Amino acid sequence: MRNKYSAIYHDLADKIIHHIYPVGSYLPSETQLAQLYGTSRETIRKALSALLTNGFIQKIRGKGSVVLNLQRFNFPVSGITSFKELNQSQHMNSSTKVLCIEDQYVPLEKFDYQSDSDLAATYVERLRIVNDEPIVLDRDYILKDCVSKIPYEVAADSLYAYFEGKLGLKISYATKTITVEHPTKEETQLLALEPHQDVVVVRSQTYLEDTTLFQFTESIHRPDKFNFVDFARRQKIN
Amino acid sequence: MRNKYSAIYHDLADKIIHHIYPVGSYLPSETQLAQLYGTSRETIRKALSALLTNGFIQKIRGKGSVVLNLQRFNFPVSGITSFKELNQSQHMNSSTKVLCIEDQYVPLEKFDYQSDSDLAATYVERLRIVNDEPIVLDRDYILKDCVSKIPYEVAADSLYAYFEGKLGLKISYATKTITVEHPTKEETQLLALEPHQDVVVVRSQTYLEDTTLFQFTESIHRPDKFNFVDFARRQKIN
DNA sequence: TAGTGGTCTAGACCACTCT
DNA sequence: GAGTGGTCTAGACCACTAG
Repeated sequence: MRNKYSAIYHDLADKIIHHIYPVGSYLPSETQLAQLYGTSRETIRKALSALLTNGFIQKIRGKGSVVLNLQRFNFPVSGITSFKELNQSQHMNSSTKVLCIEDQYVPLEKFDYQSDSDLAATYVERLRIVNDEPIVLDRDYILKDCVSKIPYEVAADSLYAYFEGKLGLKISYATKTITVEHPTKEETQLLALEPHQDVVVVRSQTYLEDTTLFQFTESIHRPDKFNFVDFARRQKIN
Repeated sequence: MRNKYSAIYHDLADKIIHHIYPVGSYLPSETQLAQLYGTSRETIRKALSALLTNGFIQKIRGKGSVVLNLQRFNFPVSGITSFKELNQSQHMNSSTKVLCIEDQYVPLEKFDYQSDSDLAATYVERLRIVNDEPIVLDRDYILKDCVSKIPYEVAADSLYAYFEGKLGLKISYATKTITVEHPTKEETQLLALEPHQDVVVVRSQTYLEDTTLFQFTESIHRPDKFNFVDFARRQKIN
């Protein structure tokens, strides 16, 4: 909350969530907001820009900023979010079972990644359980160059909270692919799949703020439980 | 190209694509770029901000802007893009077969959409064929309120080009969900699926710049050909 | 015509990185 | 200490929407 514009962003987002600015209504104009918050118009515009990309509002030239009806998108599913964060924001009755922590090299061919040398990593395999049903099998490869050792308790809780909170790593961006594949026998058993049922595989590479490659992740989802929600803007930069 | 910052964005993006600014190198500093382009620093920052969100660069405080290695992401798969645009940017050997154009009401329950009244629409069903294989079955419901009639030739070419180019509609944002489902018999046949093979279903609702709901779309993908690629930034607004 | 958002400017101070 | 990006300001002009 140290920046003015992020403070304003949160204030406006709160007021939208609590319907102080109802869906379909217009926010005060940018000049009015600038007066309200005692700041310049460009700073207001930064806050509004963040609200725009997060789907809270739509700006209409000559008219104003309309509040959108997107309660469903209060949680950022399409971005980078950890299971723990998702769990908390959705109040799911879920748990995590750590199946394995050990040193392994990253299976580069799986991730279609070109590298001259092997990448040493800590391999963490975890099963996500929601309402007593196994839903997702997560396989993380955290590169030794960035994190040398991972305590068991951390894997059972949240890797991201540990990396960002304790280690001060700044996770910045990721590439992600979603495909449908035939499961291995192990996956079939762990996820309690029916025979010949396929799985949804989400593979991602995560990078730090300084562009260091940091982590490979493979998430195996039960197809009947998989649901990816996205909010996208059509940005044609003319 | 009328804005300064979008002109600068395109110039820089071109130079990155053609390796005039090679991967891993630093762009000139913001003040240098401001001098180079004869503009103010804030304008440069807008251009760099667009490069950032599109995955061209990573900004590092105190150091500069690094060029990223994301050739794969030159096309915006995670945003809103039409099949025609994708086809052109990827030079695929593909075609479209129009199966049906007729008036229908939107099947609201399919899209989990609440509405008091029925929504009249033009229903367009099209099969996308790549290398002689059926890959995707697209079902579009274009609301009559926005577009009253759709010529056959348009459906065979590109709906988006028609809406934006001819009709001047401004497509702005969309919500999207991805799930895995059992296909109907019709879908099994059209997509030449094996028995018991599931399909990937992408359902979206598209909105115009003035927040008018405009279109519902259902895309049925062959699971073995489905590949969703995404670039995401972790944005924690503190 | 008045009000709105979109763009742009020329400054300023700060926190950070590197040498 | 010099250079970098991050934030912020107080103006300005424009294109668009409305009554």
